[in-house]
Amino acid sequence: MLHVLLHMARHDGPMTSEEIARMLDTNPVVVRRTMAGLRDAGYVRSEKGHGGGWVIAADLQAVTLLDVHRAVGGPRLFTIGNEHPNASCAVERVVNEALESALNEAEALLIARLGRVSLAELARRFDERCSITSREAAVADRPG
Amino acid sequence: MLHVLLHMARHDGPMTSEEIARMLDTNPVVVRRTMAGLRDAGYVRSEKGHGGGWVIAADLQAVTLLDVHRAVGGPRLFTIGNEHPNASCAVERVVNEALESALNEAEALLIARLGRVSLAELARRFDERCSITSREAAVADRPG
DNA sequence: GATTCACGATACTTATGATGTTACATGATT
DNA sequence: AATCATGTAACATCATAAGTATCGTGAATC
Repeated sequence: MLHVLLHMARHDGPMTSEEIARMLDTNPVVVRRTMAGLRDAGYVRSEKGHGGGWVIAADLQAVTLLDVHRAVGGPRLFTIGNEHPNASCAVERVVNEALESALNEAEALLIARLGRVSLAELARRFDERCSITSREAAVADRPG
Repeated sequence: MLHVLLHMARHDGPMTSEEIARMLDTNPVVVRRTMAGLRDAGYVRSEKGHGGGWVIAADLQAVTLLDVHRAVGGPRLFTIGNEHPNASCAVERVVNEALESALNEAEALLIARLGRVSLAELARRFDERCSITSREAAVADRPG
């Protein structure tokens, strides 16, 4: 989805679900399902009818990777976690506490990291890379 | 499984898959499947026949939560990750790099944390808690 | 204003993986 | 020999995600 958002930011005019689906090698309905979260969060807008489709609706500077992750409906970050949050077994409680502590710490770090990089930042990195690539291409093309 | 290992450490003699299954509210075959990883890693041993079952086969001090996690076959820690590791799309590559960087950092932290606490440490915490609990119980029982 | 286009939403199907189940073989103890 | 317990394979079930089909609604075009 991040992929899509950045493309949309560069795209002139709306992108249809079908275009996006082709891009992601999936189908339009799945795209709409996933984008619904972004729409509800106000990050994109969708227009019906001729010339309709999806457009960015927020300042790229203000939207972070964390925001996108949450909007897209992925509150869960880890594959492991307490299966029995308040177990009756004292042994299990000790285990749970140990795991929780480690997981919480890692989660906090990850959230901090994701919350620190905005879509605008990614777009900037992309531009930077492109300019470098094209400069290298120019050098390579230069007759020697 | 951590749960099981700690119980085993306290248990006198082998525990059968059936006992363990009851404990985890599952069935014996699933237990054997999962324990197989721990057996291959040398953390537990299994004996057949009468009086057989599972016993701890390693120094609790030497086995960490990370070891257990790996032995049990869970190399994957995060729910998110690069679906297209080397994408042809430059936009996607930028996105992937940003995510990878954040994920790697969080993973390193989590691994470090899990690798730092041994089963012996958990057992110690459990004992500590028990002694506190029983002391409180004794206080509560005291005739006033 | 009829047609076409695009999303919105629902229901249904398919695919995948984890888990549960059955069955049988093997080795160890009694 | 009988019993107990694991090892393994094959199969069934369940849950979730992904894909599909269909219809409704609003917007632009002719």
